[in-house]
Amino acid sequence: MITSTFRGLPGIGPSRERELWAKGIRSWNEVPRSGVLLSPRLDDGLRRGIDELQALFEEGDVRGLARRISPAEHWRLWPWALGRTCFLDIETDGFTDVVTSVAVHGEDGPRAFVRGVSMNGLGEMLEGYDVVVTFNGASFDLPVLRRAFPGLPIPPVHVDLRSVFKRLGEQGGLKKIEARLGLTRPGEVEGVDGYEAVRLWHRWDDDRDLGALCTLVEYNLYDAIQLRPLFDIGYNRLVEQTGLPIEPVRIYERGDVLYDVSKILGELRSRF
DNA sequence: CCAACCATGAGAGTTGCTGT
DNA sequence: ACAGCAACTCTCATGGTTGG
Repeated sequence: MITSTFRGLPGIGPSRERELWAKGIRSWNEVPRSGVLLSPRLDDGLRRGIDELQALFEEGDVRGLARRISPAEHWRLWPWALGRTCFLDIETDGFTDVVTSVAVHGEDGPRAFVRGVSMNGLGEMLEGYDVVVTFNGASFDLPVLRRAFPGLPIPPVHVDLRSVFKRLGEQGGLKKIEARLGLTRPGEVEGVDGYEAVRLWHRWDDDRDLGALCTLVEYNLYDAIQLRPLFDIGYNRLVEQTGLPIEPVRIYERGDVLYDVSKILGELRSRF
């Protein structure tokens, strides 16, 4: 949790942070107001720093807190910022910046935004979040979205699960990592990948193949939905690896959204 | 108080990898 | 094909500790 974070305060790196935890200081409010902890100078910067962090925390200022924490540690905002966090994945037509489908999964369930069908409302939905979680979004999804939709209110705090899992020693793409973690997908979208998504889009765009469009959207939705349990698992493992003195989170189960997905696909079909 | 040494942090440049 | 970033490595600066 974010309140156990001391790394990034003046003079505090990974090892001094661990030192604080080892001394029994597990969160900001456990820092004694007086007495020598690390050294007079470091303690001074530490006490000043946590006063500011604590104030932002109490205001629920996710953005302000993120600005004060190194981006590599933004994962620690989980699960405190759960209600302010969305999971996002996009599909494109291949090698250009044409975005064919965007799936966003947030507190109110998943939604799909389809090119030429239902792209309106993406900005309004994203505006409701402070944190966006992706897989490789730093290199792909977010830059493409920025170019395709200038001015789109993409949440300012970004957690890229690709780097989370790389840090945990898990190489490979999203599908490979899902398989290793035992996360499965329903049969109709199993085996679909980004390249297949390109072909599905053309079957719809060129031949009005509605089944292909539905498969594409369903695939896109599951990409976004799976990011949630993936983040839970990655978070728990990072907590363990870094020795953060906090409890693991419960792994999200997608049972609750199965109905949402079939409802979205039903609405999509009913438009044609 | 000082000098020497050590651990840590910060910055710069390089490499490897994944998305559709 | 290629953007973009973290990890890695290297170097330099900072600050703490130790022993006198």
